[in-house]
Amino acid sequence: MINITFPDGAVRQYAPGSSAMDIAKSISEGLARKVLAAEVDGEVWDATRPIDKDAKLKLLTWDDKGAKSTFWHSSAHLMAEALEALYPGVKLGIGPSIESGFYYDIDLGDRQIGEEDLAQIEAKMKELAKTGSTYTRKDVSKADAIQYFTEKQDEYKLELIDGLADGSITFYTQGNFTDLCRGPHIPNTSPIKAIKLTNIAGAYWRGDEKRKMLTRIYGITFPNQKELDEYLVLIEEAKKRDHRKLGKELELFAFSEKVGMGLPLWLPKGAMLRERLQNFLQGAQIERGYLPVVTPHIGSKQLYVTSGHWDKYGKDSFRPITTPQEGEEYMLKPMNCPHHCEIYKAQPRSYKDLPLRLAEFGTVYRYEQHGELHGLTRVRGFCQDDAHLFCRPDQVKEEFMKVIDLVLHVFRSLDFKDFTAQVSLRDPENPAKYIGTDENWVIAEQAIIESAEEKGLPYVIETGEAAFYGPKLDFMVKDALGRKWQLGTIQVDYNLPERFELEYVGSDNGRHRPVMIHRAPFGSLERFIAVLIEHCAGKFPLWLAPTQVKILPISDKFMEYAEEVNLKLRKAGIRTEMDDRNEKIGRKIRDTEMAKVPYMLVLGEKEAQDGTVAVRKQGQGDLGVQPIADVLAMLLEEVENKQ
RNA sequence: GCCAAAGUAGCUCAGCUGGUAGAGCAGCUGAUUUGUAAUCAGCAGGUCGGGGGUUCGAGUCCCUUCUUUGGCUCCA
Repeated sequence: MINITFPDGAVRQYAPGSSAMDIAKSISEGLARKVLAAEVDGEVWDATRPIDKDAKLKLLTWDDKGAKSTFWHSSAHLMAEALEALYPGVKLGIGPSIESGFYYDIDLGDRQIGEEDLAQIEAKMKELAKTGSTYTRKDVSKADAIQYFTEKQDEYKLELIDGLADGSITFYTQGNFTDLCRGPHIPNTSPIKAIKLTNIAGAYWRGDEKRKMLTRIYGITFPNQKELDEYLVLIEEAKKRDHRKLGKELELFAFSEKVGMGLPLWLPKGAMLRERLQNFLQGAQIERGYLPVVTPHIGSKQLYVTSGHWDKYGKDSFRPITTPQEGEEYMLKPMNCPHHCEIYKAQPRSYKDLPLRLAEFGTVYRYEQHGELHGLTRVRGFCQDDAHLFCRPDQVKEEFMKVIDLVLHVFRSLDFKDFTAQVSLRDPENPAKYIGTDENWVIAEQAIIESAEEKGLPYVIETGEAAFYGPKLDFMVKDALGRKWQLGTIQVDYNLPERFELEYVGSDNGRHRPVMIHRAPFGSLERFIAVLIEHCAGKFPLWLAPTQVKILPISDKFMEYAEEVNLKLRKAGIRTEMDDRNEKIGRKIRDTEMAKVPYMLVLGEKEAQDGTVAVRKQGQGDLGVQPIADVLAMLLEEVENKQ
């Protein structure tokens, strides 16, 4: 007998070779019907796979993450079966589950399919799912695996098998479909009841742009139609938060074909919002000993040859501009660091001057690939809330930790709770990608990991994601549709000080090289605001709202009083607008609600007589009549507390 | 850059197999003077993304180009 330990600590004995499904059945038939997979000693297994030795077991049902990914992975196989049935000869790449759903990469040869074909594939999937075919696992030798896919003429699978060790290869079969697959899978196809193929896209084989582009079909499935419907509603709701839609509706920013793609135009409301964020961070930075600097939008090409950026990114930059007479070459600045290095060099520096923290809201221009542009999150001209900290090697860690504190202060102030920290290290396999000495890389990577640890940041390590000049710590946030974007970033750089020959005089009267830390808590104002808009669905906190209060006179008889209230608020620094249209109050309220203005003050005969205002809060309705002074105090307090 | 799709009034969208471009909202004008999510009427508004072609005739069919969207690749 083997001992099976359940999550609650209970231990029960079963015959060796019992599967999780057998065990579930021994507990209750109802439970067994819901089991999709099992976690055996921390690893997700097929519920039907025999367990031979003592193990910890957790039965996974739809609500478990591991069950969902198994369910979706099995759905990918089901889709592949449908595709083979509909398009004989189709070749298959890979078909994993993803955060929400699954995809399969396929090569259709000369055939082309489009969105209109998805319904047919869905129908086929449903038909196949109903048969309730079991997913069966089979160990295969490498030779047999190669033979199977050679006969099937699927070069993609053969390439995958090529990278696998003999003895570790498994096939899974359901119905007429067999796939090279590590598993696990759900017991059979029947729980897959609701199916939606969401989109179709191209994807390079193995993510390599030099290789063939396959057709990727994305989909999502659920055990019942209701959950699918709910999911689709959720997606629709998320689309309403899209910053591109809200940016237009709330008159924050615009794009123009004539100005050029990826070059945002900030409308007055957006510009003021941006300015407030900038002032907020500026204030926090001044408190923390940062010094403002200003540098031009262009710099001579030589500056970037010195920095190494020309070599690395020259080909992928906007081309240099030249002076008409002398032919001198200048670049639109793609980053601010080289300019800041020259500011450092403008004066002799002592160890007593360090750390020197030079900050600039600097606009930079980068050539981003056409297809990569995306609203405000990926643009060609953007403003970095940049600063470069020049410090002694022994100050790196402390400065790094202070920056983490600043980033967290910014995130907290804007109620960003859902972020992940990502530590990007170099790829040890590919040292040629990076510049700088091995020793410095080790020191810098160590400093970052230690800082993250000591600050208690939950972080993930991404090997090979470092910048070419140094490792970094990025703060990643998701947009409304779940796409991940990098906002705040902190990067250690031992390289630029070297290239620019930056020095300071130490207490020993000798010359030493400072270390540089690049950092931007927002990342860029454009991207930050994009995420902020989606985060709050356009309902900005009072201190950021473009219009904080809208004054709504019931009719133009009360215009005089409305003007008086308006003036009072404005004098106190509240951003107001007045709706003096000849409209009914219901209409004015509706329009103001939809414009997401935080507060409305309704003014009529009663209010004019008593010197009061009827307060209405966006999304919350009528708050009742109050004296102006009270309302003003309430508003000012809310602004002060950044709520 | 690559794969796929879309582009009709300021916005949201209709326009069947080719036969002179349409609605709602927004805008303007007028009436209405209004009490917590849309008052009524009238007017104006478009080289149907740009260019080329097929046709007696193109928003509709074909080619090309630009932009946008969803992905892929890239991201100092």
